[in-house]
Amino acid sequence: MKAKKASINIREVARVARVGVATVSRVLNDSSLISAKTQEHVRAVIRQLGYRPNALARRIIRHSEMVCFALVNRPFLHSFHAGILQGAESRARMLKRHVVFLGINCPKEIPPSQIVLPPLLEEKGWVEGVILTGVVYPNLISRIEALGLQIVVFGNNVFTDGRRRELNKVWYDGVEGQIKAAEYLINHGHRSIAFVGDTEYPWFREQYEGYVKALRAHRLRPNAVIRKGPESFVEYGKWAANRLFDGKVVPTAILSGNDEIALGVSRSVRHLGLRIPADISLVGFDDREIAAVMESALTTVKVPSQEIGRQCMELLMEKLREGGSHVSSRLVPTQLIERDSVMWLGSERK
Amino acid sequence: MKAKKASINIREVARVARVGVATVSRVLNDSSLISAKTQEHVRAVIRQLGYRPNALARRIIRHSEMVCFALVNRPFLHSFHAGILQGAESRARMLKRHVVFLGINCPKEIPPSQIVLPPLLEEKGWVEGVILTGVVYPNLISRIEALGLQIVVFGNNVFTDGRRRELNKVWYDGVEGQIKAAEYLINHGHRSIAFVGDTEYPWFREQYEGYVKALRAHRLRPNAVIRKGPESFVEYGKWAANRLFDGKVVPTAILSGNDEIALGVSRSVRHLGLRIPADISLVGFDDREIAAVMESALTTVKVPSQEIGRQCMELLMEKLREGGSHVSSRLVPTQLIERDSVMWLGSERK
DNA sequence: CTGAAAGCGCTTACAG
DNA sequence: CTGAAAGCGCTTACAG
Repeated sequence: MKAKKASINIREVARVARVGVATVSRVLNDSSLISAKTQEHVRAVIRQLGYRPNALARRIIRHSEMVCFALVNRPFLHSFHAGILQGAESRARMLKRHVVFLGINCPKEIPPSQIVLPPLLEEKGWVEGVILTGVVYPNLISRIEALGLQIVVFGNNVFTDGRRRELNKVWYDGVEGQIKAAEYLINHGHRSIAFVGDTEYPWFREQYEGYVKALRAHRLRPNAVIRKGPESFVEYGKWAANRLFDGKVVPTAILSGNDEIALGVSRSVRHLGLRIPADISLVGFDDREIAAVMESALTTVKVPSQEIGRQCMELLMEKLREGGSHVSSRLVPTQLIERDSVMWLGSERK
Repeated sequence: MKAKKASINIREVARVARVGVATVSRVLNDSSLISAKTQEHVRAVIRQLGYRPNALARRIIRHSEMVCFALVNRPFLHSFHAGILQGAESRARMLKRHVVFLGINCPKEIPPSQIVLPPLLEEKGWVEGVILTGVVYPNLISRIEALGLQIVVFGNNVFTDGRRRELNKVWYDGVEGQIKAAEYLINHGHRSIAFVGDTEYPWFREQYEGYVKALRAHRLRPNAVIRKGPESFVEYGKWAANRLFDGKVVPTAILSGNDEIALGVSRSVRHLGLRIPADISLVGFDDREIAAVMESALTTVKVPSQEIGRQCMELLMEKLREGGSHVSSRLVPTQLIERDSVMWLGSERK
């Protein structure tokens, strides 16, 4: 009487149910070519035996049903990327897929062939495709592509090296987002509008471009701090605001590359004895958690992180289905969230 | 000349290398019983063919090497749990494991047998064990246990129903953490210390317990707002602070159940024209991102989320190894982070 | 040290 | 609608 606890497999179920293993398999896979009666009977036996099919054995033959969500070159999973991850996972669940979370470090300079990938990607069969977020350089993309994996990137996180690669991407339009914010300020009567954000980062570069466009269109003079500054965004904001107030032209409103920078700006502003929005208006970007709870709740341009995650997963599934002959991209709209940090200065409204 | 692109498998490698498949397999698994020469030769062929072993086929026979990280009953992956996830993933990588991220919804009332789990858990072979975080009720734990999966919970996230279950858990001591914070205030000369946090939540209940203990030990009078209030933590903090200032005894310092509540408190405080820490001292809990960037940088009790994640993964691996005969728990220490929100009131120092 | 063969637990033509 | 058999791509005693 050995404790032959050994796992109950499909053969065992077939034996007890007095059917072939093929029949059991068909029940498992909801095959149409099976009689209701047998189906019911087999199901009963499965329940009785507490049989659980082995996921991996099945996946050798079918798809793995797994997708890798990679956070690249980022020491922390901050709320923005956490939102993307969660969006991806929720959509994956609807599509009967699973999400493996992976942190990858891969410096910019390493040539693709020398990149050592985690076994999850190196081995075949684990995942069907990869979603790339974080700080992604072309070398990593090349390396993963060589593995024959489908890739979808969060487009705004890709640092291109000039020649833009053709990629499946989900992205938001930072140019348009910042135009929207600038127009909003202009419509509120502001004429002296500054922008703050280190344009080394591609997302701030885009925003800066939108900012300049909007101001030029209204014949206003750009006045921006876009140089390299302190590492931390909050510190960058403080630093940049101080530079702005040291300058000749003091703005009535400041556009910030993200909400954390805006927080830093607000610190400096208050430190100078000024109030938001009474003395100076402030607009953020991203709509992170911090925006809604700032002292004067921050008006900001929302980038819907969960929606980006959902779209990434959908696009990846689409590419997997069609074999990925051509690339496509999906644009996720940004949205201006009006809160309390912008002052109405009268003047014309369009 | 068909595009027989079909995947190159181990048999193909063996054929080209003129060895048996067993030999190739041994090379793949770094077996010791193989000559250096054959090994090298086989490796060359593998490279030449671009062969990638199929992860799933291998895992039928060995372990799956996957672990599920579940966020239970939580609509958002906030930074705290994101920290746990990331800690778990980083340790998993060291231990050559992979982390599948899963969102689970499972209301408190459903009896275990009626809980419908995602296929990832329902099927056998996917994951070796599960890490449970979020808002976890006993019904879910029973259900997953019945599947024969090893479980490690983030202990502070488990809502017990009185009779405490025996669980593998990683936890921090909220009682001790809040004692530490209270003692700190007392050592700074504070005598009228309030606590704020809805004790419906187990973590706030523990903290409240510690708070009361510390004050009693010094013959001080507790003065707490622990009732149900607004849903949002920030709003709860505002609301609670207002109640405190409406009361007979106005405290000189306030302990908050978490940093967001502390933020709310600081809002109300300022709104009343008081300053932190000049007029009132404030201490938070958790040390979330917001703490460091608050107007007067928040002194708080740090709960190291990444470390919790790492410990969860380690404990799970340990249980998997030993077969999990008995349960164990790991305590992660909290740490008081001194910043600028507490005023020194003179008086005795121990 | 190496190879032929059995086996892991499943799915899927194929033939009824 | 159903079953026996071949096959998915690997690992691992077993026998040299």
